[in-house]
Parts: sequence; structure tokens; C-alpha cells
Amino acid sequence: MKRSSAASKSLILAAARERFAAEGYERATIRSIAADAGIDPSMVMRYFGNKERLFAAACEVDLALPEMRAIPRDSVGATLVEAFLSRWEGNETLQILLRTGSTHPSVAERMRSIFAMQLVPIAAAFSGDPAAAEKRAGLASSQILGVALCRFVLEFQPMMEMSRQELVDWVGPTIQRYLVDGDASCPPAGRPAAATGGGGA
Amino acid sequence: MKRSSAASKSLILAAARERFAAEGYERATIRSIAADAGIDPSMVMRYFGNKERLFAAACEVDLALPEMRAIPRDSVGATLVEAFLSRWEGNETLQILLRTGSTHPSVAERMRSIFAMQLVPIAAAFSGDPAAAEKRAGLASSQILGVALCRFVLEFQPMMEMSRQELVDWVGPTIQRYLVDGDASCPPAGRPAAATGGGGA
DNA sequence: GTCTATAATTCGATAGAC
DNA sequence: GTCTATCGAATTATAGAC
Repeated sequence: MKRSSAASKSLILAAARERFAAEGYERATIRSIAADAGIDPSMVMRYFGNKERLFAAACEVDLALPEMRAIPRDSVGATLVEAFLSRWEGNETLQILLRTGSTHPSVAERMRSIFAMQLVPIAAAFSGDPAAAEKRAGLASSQILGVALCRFVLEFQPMMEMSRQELVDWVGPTIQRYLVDGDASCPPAGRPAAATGGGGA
Repeated sequence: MKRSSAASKSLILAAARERFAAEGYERATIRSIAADAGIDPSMVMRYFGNKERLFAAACEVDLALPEMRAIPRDSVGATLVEAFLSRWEGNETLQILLRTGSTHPSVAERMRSIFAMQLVPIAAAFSGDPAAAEKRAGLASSQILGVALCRFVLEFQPMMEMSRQELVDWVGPTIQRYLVDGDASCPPAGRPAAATGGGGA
């Protein structure tokens, strides 16, 4: 059968995204991707040159979040969690990044830049201290990526079963504290957390 | 040169742990591991049978946390963060799990059971509702694993530069809220906490 | 544009000499 | 116990016919 060049490329890309998201870089073979797409493996090479470039093309998706400047200060956390969760579902790209970032240094680099670009400005705008914006963004990233890892990759049952709203309710406040409120604004802040070992009874 | 059987096995295991932790399962080849250990690749097969069994042996480490029954209720979060962080440093096993869990289903399973076994009882003991213990443990796992991912695997600069104490101060309260306090004890979900801004909404 | 055939590597695994 | 040599399978990648 004959297809247009563009149609074949699109089929290959879709299959590649699925395989990379499900199996990571090494286990997703060009042969299996081609088979999924119903196309000869050599076509994959023809269109994308080599596996690395196919992978790059499969990752190349706009991951920008909706404009965040206008959110009320108090709902930054909940809004962000909601935004990220809706991004994750129905978009395999972030799953690819998460599953391959552990072994592919360039993917890790891309992940760093994505989260820095999206969260540092928010932390700088809402929190008092712009000096700690990167630190705050890093902490927020850790919680968001951790949720994604447990829910979509490692498949922790409780994390999979929670509704989106439930997740927003639980981790929204965490992100809120990391990005806008002080680190001493939440629970046990009166007491220096340093007292792990010796603290009062 | 001749070594004792035990010495060779030990050398191989150390090299395997390093490679698996740094490159994941597929990229860490038996050949490279053997080269690191200064031993012939065939010896690896002789001692461990196949790559999968070598991998299993490299992961087989006791990851139990120190006894947690006696911690004061208010320092559960800080104590746990401190305990996990000190576990991560100087112990490649958890890095291996994190880097291979994304592509190795059996590793993901082991990770699930480790975190469930260690955190569910704590959540059940300290939080009011034992029904939500698994959920709470899942949330705590997500934050702890997220920190580990960003700090040790993806190498987010801000997360690498933070001291252990700083991390305890920041994420301790998060774990505390997930595991022992109610979900509405921090800034309540959905509604402003009374602190920061102009009311309502 | 599509496919067949095959080159070129790489890796896990085995057999056997020393 | 250790190493050499090598097999067999899988994979990326290329060349060329239709």
C-alpha cells in the first residue's frame, strides 16, 4: 500500500511515542515500532535517519503550561497540580521523559530545563525571596515528578486510584508551600526541625 | 592471577552495583562490569549464571529503616526524611532501583513493596484513619522518591546543593502532613488558610 | 514510497584448554 | 579458578530492486 510521506511519518511517530513511553529507550526497538505502525523498519530509518533522531522527534512536544500570571496567590499550588495532572494524561511525552531520563543524560537535561523554566518564574513572582526561587522550584519539581513517577510509571496502587481532585487537595498545599509560602508557614514550624534526634519528648 | 572465589564474587558485585546504578539495566553490560572488576566476562557468568541473576544479587540489600515506633508524633516527618536521605548516600541500591524501576517491572514491584511495608504501618499508627493509610503512604512515597529522583538521578542543581538539614526542614513538614496530620491541617484544600491574602474566593 | 536482503555491531552465553 | 575462542541471537543501519 502507498501512503503519503507525511502520513507514514505521523504513524511512525505515534508508535514510537507509545513504545518509548512504555518500555524506555533501549527496549523500544525500531523493529517493534515499525511493526506497530504497520510499516517496514527501513522506512523508519529513511524518515528519521537513526534511532536517536527518531527519539528526539518523539519527545519534541510543546510542554508549556497555560499562562500562570493571573492566578490568585492562594491557589497557585492547586492550579499547578491540576495543570500538570491534566498534562500527564493523554500525553505520552512526559512519560517518555520520566522513563528515559534515568538512563539518557540528554533527557535529564531537558527535564531540568523544562521544570526550571516553568517553575522558577512562578516561585520568583509569588514567594518573597527571589534568591531561593531555584530552590523552591526544585522542591516543587520533586513533588510533582514524584507523583508522576508513582502514579504513571511505578504504578503504586493508591496513587493510581486517587482521583485528580483528591490529588489536588493533598499535594496542592505542598506545592503552595514550596512555591509561595515560607518554609515555616505550615505545621511544625514553630519548632526548629533540627531537633530530630534530641527534641522534646 | 588467582583470587579466592569469594573475593572475585565480591569484586564483581561491587562493579555491577556501580554500573547498574549509573547506567540502568540494559546499558550496563556484563562485559563492562567484568572489565571494571578486572575479571574475565565469563567469570561473571560462572558465578551468577546469567545477567538477570547478577542483577538480582546486586539489588539484594537490606533496606529496612531503623525502628520507628518510638518517634515523637511531631517529628515523624523530619525523622523519616533524615532516615531516607542517610540511606541514599553511600548506598547504591536505591539508586539502582530508581534507575531501573522505570523499565524493569519486577523492580517496580519491589519498590512498591518496600515503600508500602515501611510507610503504611507508620501512617496507620499515627494518622487518625487507618483506612487511608495506604493513600497516605503513597503520597509520602511520592515526595520521598521525587526528592531522590531529582537529587541523585536527574541531578537538579538546586536539589543537589541543598544540605541534608535544609531538605529535612523543607520536606519534613510535607511528610508529616501526609503521614500523620489531616489533609486539612495545612492550608486547607480549596480555601485560603487565613494567612496571606484578602479573604474570600 | 515500499520492501528484501544483508552488512556490521554488540551482547549474552557456552565449551574447553590451561 | 581463570582465560581464549566462539556461537547464536538481536539490533541498528545500508544498498538496491521494484
